[in-house]
Amino acid sequence: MLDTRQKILDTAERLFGEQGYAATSLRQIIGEAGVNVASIHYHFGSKEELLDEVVMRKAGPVNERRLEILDRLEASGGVPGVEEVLGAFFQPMAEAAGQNRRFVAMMGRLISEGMIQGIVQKHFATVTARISAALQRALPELPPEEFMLRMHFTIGAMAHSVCGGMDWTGAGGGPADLGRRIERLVTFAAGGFRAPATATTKIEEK
Amino acid sequence: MLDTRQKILDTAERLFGEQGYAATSLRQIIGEAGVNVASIHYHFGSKEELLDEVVMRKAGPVNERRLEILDRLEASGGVPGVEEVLGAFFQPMAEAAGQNRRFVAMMGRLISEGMIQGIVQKHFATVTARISAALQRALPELPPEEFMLRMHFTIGAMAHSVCGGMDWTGAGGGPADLGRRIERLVTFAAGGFRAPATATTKIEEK
DNA sequence: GTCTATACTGAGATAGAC
DNA sequence: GTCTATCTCAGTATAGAC
Repeated sequence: MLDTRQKILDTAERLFGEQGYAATSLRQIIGEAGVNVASIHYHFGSKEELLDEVVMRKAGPVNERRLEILDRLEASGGVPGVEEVLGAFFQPMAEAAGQNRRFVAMMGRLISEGMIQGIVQKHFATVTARISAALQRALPELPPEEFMLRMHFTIGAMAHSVCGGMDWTGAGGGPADLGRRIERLVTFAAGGFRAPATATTKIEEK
Repeated sequence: MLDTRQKILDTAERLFGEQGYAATSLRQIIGEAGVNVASIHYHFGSKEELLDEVVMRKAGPVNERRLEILDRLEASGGVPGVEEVLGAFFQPMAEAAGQNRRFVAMMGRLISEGMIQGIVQKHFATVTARISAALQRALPELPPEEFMLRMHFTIGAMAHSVCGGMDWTGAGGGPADLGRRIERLVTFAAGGFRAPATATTKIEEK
């Protein structure tokens, strides 16, 4: 059946999002999808290649949307602001979260698990390059090294808040407002990017 | 030998930091430590309990140092600023990173892997409560819900930047300047915490 | 009290029958 | 294309040697 592939992809997406990649066994996937053990290896080759397909099936449209928004921002003349550029990156994720929570949660989990390096380098290259360039134009005074560091912080904040992450405060926002959380992240990250770069504070003494 | 325990703990700390918790097998640990398979279960009970001991052995002093700095800040009169409170949390980590990179890298990895929830709730409760309270005093205008969200972002940024994380820009700072990266995180997070809370920007149209 | 040998279950992967 | 059987290696449990 052609359904087999789809059933595997759908089930894997759900389980990876709920439990993470490492914690989800192929046997659980095939069990809930109602297919045979070997069919995953027949259709995808390995657990990691299955992950690759699961990610790509949904990430493609999100990345296209990101480029679209960036195009529009840059076409409208002038240099897009920090919030606008960050929004071009995160807003499509928030929209995707509205339609399909599971996928966004899965992406956050996977980034946290470090299971995505290869996939990202393969398919996200265009988007990340465009976003980085636009952000640096919006923040011309920020040294490139500091810029990259802050980009790193931002991705970490996203990955951690989008998946369950550790419930630091014991109260953290419920799963319902995932899209809203991503919007708030834009505000937070923009504030972080605007912080003065040179102030390497000595905190020790008051 | 009493050495067995120590050898297991040291080897586990190193391997968990280098490869992550899930990717490190007990058989690899016992192999490199030169002890028997069952000795881990004899001394620790399970892989997860071994992790718990590895973390606690080093996190205890770091947490004490955090409370010490907080005490000093609050004793010196006046309300400590955002950078000072964040510094009280992150500076001891940076110091620990200077003495023992592996431990800090391991903590970041574990938070990212979501392997630490239980451990944190057990042993970090005092520190997290104190830090949260101090930060909210420094930011009286920030709604508690927004505050918690931003705390979440900050932890994510830390976890992601402290371990290898995903190399977003293709250049990200090398492992050598771990302590410095943590210092920069204070600046970034402080900027994020100070961002206006209400501005839920609509990014869509310009 | 410590450590060793060994066995059990379940994981991902593969070869080959149908 | 699909399924069965099987391989290797993981984490875990236990019986017993020193």
